[in-house]
Amino acid sequence: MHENTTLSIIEEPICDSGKYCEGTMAEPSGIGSVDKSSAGIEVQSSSGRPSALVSSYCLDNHDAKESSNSMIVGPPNHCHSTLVDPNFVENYFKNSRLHFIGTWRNRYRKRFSILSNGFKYTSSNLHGSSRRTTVIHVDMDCFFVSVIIRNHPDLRDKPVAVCHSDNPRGTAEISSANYPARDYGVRAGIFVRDAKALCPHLVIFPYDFESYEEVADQFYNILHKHCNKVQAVSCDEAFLDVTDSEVEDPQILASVIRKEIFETTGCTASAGIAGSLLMARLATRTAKPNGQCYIPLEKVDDYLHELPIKALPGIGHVLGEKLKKKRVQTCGQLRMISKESLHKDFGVKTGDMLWNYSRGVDNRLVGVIQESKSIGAEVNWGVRFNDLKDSQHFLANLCKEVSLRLQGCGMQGRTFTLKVKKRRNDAEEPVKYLGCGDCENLSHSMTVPMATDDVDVLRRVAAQLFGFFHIDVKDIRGMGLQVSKLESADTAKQGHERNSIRSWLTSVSARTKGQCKISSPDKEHASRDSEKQSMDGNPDQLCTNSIGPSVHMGTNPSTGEAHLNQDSALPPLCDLDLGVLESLPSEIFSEINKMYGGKLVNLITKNEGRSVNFGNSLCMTSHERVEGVINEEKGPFNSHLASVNEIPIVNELFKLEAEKTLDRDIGAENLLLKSSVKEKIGQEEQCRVEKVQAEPVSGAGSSKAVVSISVPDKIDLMPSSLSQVDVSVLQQLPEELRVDILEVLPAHRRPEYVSDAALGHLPNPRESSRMGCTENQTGMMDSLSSKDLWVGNPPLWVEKFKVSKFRMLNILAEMYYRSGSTGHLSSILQRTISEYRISLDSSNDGWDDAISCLCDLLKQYIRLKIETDIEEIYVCFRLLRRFTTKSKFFLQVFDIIFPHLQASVGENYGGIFHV
DNA sequence: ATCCTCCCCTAC
DNA sequence: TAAGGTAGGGGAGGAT
Ligand SMILES: Nc1ccn([C@H]2C[C@H](O)[C@@H](COP(=O)(O)OP(=O)(O)OP(=O)(O)O)O2)c(=O)n1
Ligand SMILES: [Mg+2]
Ligand SMILES: [Mg+2]
Repeated sequence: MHENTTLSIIEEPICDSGKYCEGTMAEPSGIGSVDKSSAGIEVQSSSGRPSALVSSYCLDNHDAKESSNSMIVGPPNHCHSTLVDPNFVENYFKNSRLHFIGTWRNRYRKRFSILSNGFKYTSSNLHGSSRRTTVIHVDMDCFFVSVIIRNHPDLRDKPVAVCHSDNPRGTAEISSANYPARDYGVRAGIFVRDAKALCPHLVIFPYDFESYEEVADQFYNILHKHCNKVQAVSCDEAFLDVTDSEVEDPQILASVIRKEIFETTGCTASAGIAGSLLMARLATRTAKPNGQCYIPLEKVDDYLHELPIKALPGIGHVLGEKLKKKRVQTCGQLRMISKESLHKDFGVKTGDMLWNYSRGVDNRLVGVIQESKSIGAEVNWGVRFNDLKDSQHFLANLCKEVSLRLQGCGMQGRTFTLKVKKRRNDAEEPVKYLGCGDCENLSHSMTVPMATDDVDVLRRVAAQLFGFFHIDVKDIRGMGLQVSKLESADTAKQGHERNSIRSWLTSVSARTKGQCKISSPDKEHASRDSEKQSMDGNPDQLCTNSIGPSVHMGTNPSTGEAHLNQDSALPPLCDLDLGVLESLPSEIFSEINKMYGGKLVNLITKNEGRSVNFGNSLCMTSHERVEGVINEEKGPFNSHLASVNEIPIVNELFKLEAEKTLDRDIGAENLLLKSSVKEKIGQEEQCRVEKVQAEPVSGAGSSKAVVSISVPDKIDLMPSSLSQVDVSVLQQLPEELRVDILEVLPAHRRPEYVSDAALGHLPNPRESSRMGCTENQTGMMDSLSSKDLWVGNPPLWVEKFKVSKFRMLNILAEMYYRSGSTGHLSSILQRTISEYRISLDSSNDGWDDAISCLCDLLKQYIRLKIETDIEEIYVCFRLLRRFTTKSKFFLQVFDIIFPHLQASVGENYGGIFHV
């Protein structure tokens, strides 16, 4: 296999079957003298040894001189475990090679993010171009070893490996072995003692992570220089899409790149060239070490036929064994199995992957690194606890680590997963020193409503999750914390500023800011059609999808069919944004519809369930909007427009409220939200509800009249600040109502921005009576601060804003709006709002009634949702807390959840407990 | 059909 | 002594 040392440019692609390799390039000065022919033979001959992985040496745990003593004292000595080092987590990660290669990707992201400008996915095939893609895969040879023996030319032909320990009886793992060492059977992952047994002269070097990082940077600098479509795989490995390269012959390009890598880094690399990621990677395997290999399309079948399936990327030990049991060892044999059968045995995706790969089919495209979907840290070595304190300490440090990583990536997350490795009942002390041995892997996860990267939050959540396990800490052999449902911290902040109730209440001095943001040029560009999108609070979808037939960078080999026919040039149906479609001018719509063979009409009518007027694009009301955008990536751009739509509603409500005081004859029906707010938004799509302060409320005869429809220039859509609205209207309110509002707004809690001067300060005669400020009556309440209600620190406004009824209505309205006018929460809110308004209308104090009504509804709702939708319940509770005192609130909460605490002590206990 | 949770598998 | 991490894909099974 490896008789490929000649380094001349030979363009002969593949020899006959069995020997496809080629080290075909101009000799990179100096090297190339590695004797590979003997290597190949050696590999064969040494493979008959007993497996090095199955250790039969039993003395190993007590080989140290003092071991007999330590054995008496307790468990085998753990002088490097978590029990000993209070900074274990930190120190551990400093020395872990797997941590190094595992976190490299994120470092690369930071360092090279600028370079990936412009290119997201490879574009070949997308425009019907019949040009075949060409992919080069480059991988450094025995990377860690190469880097270190650059300065030891004498060792180049000697067996060398990188490992923490040189102890011939140790269980440290080999990280990388050079090719002479591999001839002895030394591989990455085996214990040193086994490596030494296989090859007593094996030279061991310690790690030098800094140098690996340096060389990796040089490596990628070179790749980026020669190709603008680089897909990073790892610190020593990448794919290049060279379909459109200036260099005609990809083999020449590969050799140029390899030469430059060698000259720059002093380390050799190998390359595979083929028509797909799969074949290029396989070619690299053949080419190694220090060679390159081209597999043209017509040789793919032959190449694969005899190839052991274990060599396919994606087939590891488990799949390999499963297939072996079915007497499938080669790709040729794998091809004999029907797709249906593969689906049945391995699932659809995995089955497709097997089917495709065995035929050399791989339609993944070269693409940039994706945005990360999760961030986490785990430790499964050296983890030993004696008591709860130990584990808590460790967990706290783990949280710190994860928090720092989140912050390092500028990310925040909502879902937290705690993983625990639990020693199996029958498992003794692991063979590997301080290893985790044979473990059960357990995990619990929890989703909180607000994305966070805050250590304290993480610690609280993690502590909660830890409680779910009910595990004896002495059995714990490893722990990990993972965070998913990530949002960019910037976006999260923006969301905080513009999107949430919270922001809405805190956005005080946003007058100038608000207008600037809206008038940003890209928004103007997005124009009318995007405005509807903004109702979803997700205008970004428009951008994402309108880029064109964006194909997500494939890590999914099983989507193997597309890309060749015409459909492939179009985004899949499910990725289409219905909102956009419906907003299109009818001619364009029908044009696109034709491209999709008429399926669009079905799609839309199905989702809409109502007649749709494609012609004027004004057909969607907000509650009918379809959540039909499958691509729900948040992206950094969304939320700009979200608040545009909140504001009119708020104003609307506000006006209704104001009117009510002017015109007591307005019936309850008229005060319901449904007709006015939603329909207006739907029908008058590009029009807007004008800022309330621009419209003298006193001039309003009816709610219709208050709302002036203006030209659809959205630039000044946004009222500059809600507080302004409040104040200006408040000032025009009848004294009676203003007193009523201010009464429930204790002076010290009044929003700072509502200055007494502006409102004309009114004394607060019955400050505590209505809101019932009789807290702290039970000891239980004392132990719970308002902070406990929040996953993070309570937002400022919790402290400074004591809600008024009037505010409450606005909040309810916003909630209602947010709930999308569908589902149970929405109907609860709607009823609450209307009943509250009715009760106000009948001009007695309907407050308590409204509250108890809401509580009843909440109880029903919670019973309905408690198993599944903790977040919505969380929202309900927060809502509830807005307009009751602390003590009443807790009583209600207990009342609501106690039946559930008793009834379901199962998995969801944690969820509701957290709420 | 689609989502979610709790896993397992894979690659470097 | 040694530093068995990280992250994505995906499947099973349950809920909706
Ligand atoms: N089980 C493993 C696998 C890899 N690595 C590290 C050391 C390797 O040098 C580096 C790159 O991994 P490769 O799979 O590319 O292996 P090498 O580069 O060492 O050898 P090859 O020539 O086969 O690419 O990752 C490791 O520490 N442990
Ligand atoms: Mg390598
Ligand atoms: Mg590699």
